[in-house]
Amino acid sequence: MGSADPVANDAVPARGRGTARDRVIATALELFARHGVHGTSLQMIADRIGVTKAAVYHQFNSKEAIVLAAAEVELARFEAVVATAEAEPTRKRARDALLTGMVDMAVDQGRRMSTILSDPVIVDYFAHDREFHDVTNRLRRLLFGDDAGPAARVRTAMLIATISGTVMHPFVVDLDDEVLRAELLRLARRFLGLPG
Amino acid sequence: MGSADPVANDAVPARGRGTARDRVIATALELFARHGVHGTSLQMIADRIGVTKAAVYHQFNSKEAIVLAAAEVELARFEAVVATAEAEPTRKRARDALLTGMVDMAVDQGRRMSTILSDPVIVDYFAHDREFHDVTNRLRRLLFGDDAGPAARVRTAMLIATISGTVMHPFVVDLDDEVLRAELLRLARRFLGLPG
DNA sequence: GTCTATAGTGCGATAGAC
DNA sequence: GTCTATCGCACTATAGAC
Repeated sequence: MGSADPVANDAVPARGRGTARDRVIATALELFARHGVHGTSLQMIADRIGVTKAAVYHQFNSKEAIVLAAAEVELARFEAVVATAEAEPTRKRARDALLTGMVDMAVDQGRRMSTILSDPVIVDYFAHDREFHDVTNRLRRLLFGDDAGPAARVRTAMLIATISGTVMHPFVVDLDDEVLRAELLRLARRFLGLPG
Repeated sequence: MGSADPVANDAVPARGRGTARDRVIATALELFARHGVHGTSLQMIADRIGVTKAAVYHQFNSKEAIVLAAAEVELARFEAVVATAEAEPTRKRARDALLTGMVDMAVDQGRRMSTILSDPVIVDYFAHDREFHDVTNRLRRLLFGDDAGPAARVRTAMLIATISGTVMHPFVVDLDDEVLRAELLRLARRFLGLPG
């Protein structure tokens, strides 16, 4: 992957910290979430950072390179949550850490993670990405152990879809973050047949 | 709404039946699902039907008009499932019909419904659409009765997100439709605390 | 690292013939 | 209802000065 830690830059509103490269990625993620990948032009990214298109091209040779870098950042966030959960001593605590981490990520980032994960361009990229499948498989293993059958896979996909998809539903946009977080966590637990 | 029943045309592969207008909508839905709204050009729609852009413009004055018509078709499908469930005599059977209908719609249409429901353009449109909120509220009422609190709303959004989001996850694309359908239905029931 | 300027392409949309 | 032809515009991408 990249040179520095790709997870570090969090919701920096364009002009703030980080290298020029990080600023492009952070801004791109923001705009991809709001307008989709195809709906976001290099001009929009450049304008929001406050530079010209050519300056952006100095960091990335093409729009696709930006898309890939942005997708990798999202994947790294996802991987970090899974890795944290895997470090827990017991299986019960691991599952708890996993659910909490995923819900937090979804709620804190608002529609960002979710919309990007459902963008056709990103989905196509992830569908053939080995690392994405690896991370998803590690998540599956945390939840269902060595069971790699269809049922476990559907359930894994459902959990991801539920958590990331719920926060972007129009029906829920005016709710308080804490209410959303608590309810999401409660139902994710029930979903897995856990107490709570 | 439109002149004819917007739910009638189902997965017609472009050249088949229906009026010229219906062919445009069906083709647009297909392409919107695969490439997103912004990623779909009028040229792509015209090419797939086998006509020119100008012929498409004879049916719709703008691309936005096509997007709106396509969104209305999707909403009508959704509404039809809710209406069928509402016609059931008991609440238990209504909920059963609702879940079955939603799962069938998601699995049968593949990624179509799901991707369109998560497209930024369509989401923005639905977020301010009274009819969409009405249908979602009817769904909520079927599931949770008169409880219109935050918890019921989060759960309603979660159910929609779960069913429509799962089928488009890369982790699940190679599974048999029947396996996916059965597992989806089972977990949706557990999700609502129903037996099954 | 950032700028101006521009090439080349494809877009949405319109005019007018058949 | 479909066609050809075209306009004006925004886009990705490149070249070269500072």
